[in-house]
Amino acid sequence: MKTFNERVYEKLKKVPKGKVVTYKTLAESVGSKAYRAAGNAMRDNMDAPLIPCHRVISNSGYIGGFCGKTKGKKIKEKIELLKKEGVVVRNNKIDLKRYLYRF
DNA sequence: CCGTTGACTCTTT
DNA sequence: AAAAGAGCCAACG
Repeated sequence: MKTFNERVYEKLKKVPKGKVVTYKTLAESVGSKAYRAAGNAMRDNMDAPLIPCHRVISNSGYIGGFCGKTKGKKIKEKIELLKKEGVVVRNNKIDLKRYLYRF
């Protein structure tokens, strides 16, 4: 039995470019409502480059604090990258209704 | 087994 | 609209 976060990783990898997913959707996709556990998996992020953590956002559309150990403010740069992928970011927020990917 | 933690979400103030 | 509190789940010690 793989751990919860393993499943989350798989789902996350399934997310195409230009799309984003909320922790909620992600957790529910794996069959659980452990929104926090999903985030926990990202925080550990053992699959760092393999997992597009920057595509995972909060349900409010605001970027969490993924990558960079949450200490640096490089989050902005991630947003820039996201915009490059095709996601329109306004004021550090993402339009969930437009770019929220559903499994 | 119990208690703490965490990159969350929802409801109320 | 923004802030605070309560709730839920999984992993770790």
